[in-house]
Amino acid sequence: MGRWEPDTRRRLAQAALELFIEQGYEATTVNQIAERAGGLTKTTFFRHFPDKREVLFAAGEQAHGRIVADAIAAAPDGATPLQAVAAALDALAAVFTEERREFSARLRAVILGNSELLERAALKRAALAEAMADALRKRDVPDLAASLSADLGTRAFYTAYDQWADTDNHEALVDLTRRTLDELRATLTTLG
Amino acid sequence: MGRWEPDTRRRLAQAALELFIEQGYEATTVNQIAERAGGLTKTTFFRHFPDKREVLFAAGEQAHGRIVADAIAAAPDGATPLQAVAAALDALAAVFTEERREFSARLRAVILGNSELLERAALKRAALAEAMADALRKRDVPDLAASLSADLGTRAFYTAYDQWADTDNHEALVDLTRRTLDELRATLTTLG
DNA sequence: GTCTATACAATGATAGAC
DNA sequence: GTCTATCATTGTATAGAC
Repeated sequence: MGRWEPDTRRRLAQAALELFIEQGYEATTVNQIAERAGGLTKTTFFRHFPDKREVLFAAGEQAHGRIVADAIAAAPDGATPLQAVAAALDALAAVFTEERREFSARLRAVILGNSELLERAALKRAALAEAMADALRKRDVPDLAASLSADLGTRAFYTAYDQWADTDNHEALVDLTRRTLDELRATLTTLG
Repeated sequence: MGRWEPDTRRRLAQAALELFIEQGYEATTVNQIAERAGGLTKTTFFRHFPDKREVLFAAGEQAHGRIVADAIAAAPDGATPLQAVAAALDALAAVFTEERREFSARLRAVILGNSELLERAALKRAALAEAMADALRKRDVPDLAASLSADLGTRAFYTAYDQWADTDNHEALVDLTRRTLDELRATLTTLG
């Protein structure tokens, strides 16, 4: 892995987001992205990203699955499933600092405007839930309880994320996710 | 809508599934599908299906979102959110009769073997949950409770569906979904 | 008015050179 | 690691056939 690979990757991701905002996702070709990233070609683009969509999701994003899995594994032995999930959401939300909010908002707007991107987003979301459920099962949480806790945590995270990225309040994502998770937990008893 | 349209559509869907099983999804071209469906060309294929993936999901499938939305709207006034969801799952599961089990199993195997198809499946699943949540909100169920009930119902349905399509027991899907939903409800109190 | 053929653009794979 | 070049396939647009 050469010294400049990360920079090329970053330039490609930035050029892509710019062009998607200016022209729309579909109207932008991979060649245009590569060109704007510094006279590159689509060959180079596809060396860094497996497909055109992934440039948006891999952008600032580490392996979110790893983050939640590690946090759940590191939760104290006596922690309940939802306490382990809460630790996972704390770790994940910590990635999205205030300085990334503007970027996240723009990214989200692009994704919401294109059905192909919504599809990829749905898969990422399912993968996040699956990572949480797997980590919980490794703590000997029964199958259904693990899946359900993971669904709850995923719902809490994205509900909070949408508010965080969409509004002008500056509340930290960590606080939003915690409050949302608490609200969801309270809601559990009202479902009948 | 011409008299023969449904038959062309059905032949295309059947040819597609056959070829995907024989050769794999990626190794099969749209032209091959059209050819096997009776000397057609890809133009005709794309008249019936918006893209190559959709031929698998639109196949036997009506609008599942409509089914669950109607069932939830038709639930009695006093029904709790989870009772309304239970009615939705009954209606949806009724579509999958025993004679469709073999077909569903083959379909599922093809989908599990390809990441593009998994992506589409994730979107369909999210759309189903969203349809349930929307229908619940129209019954004045609060936002978070509606989303959560829908997540629970979706989890119940797919957990049951996977068992139904994957095993040799002949239990009806309706019974499997009901039992799974009950188990999930019982699990709620164990999450901490 | 439904269906089909031809032409075309863009994604993504592959092979070879620097 | 990047570039050129070529290729197959998906998916669209347009115009025509039954």
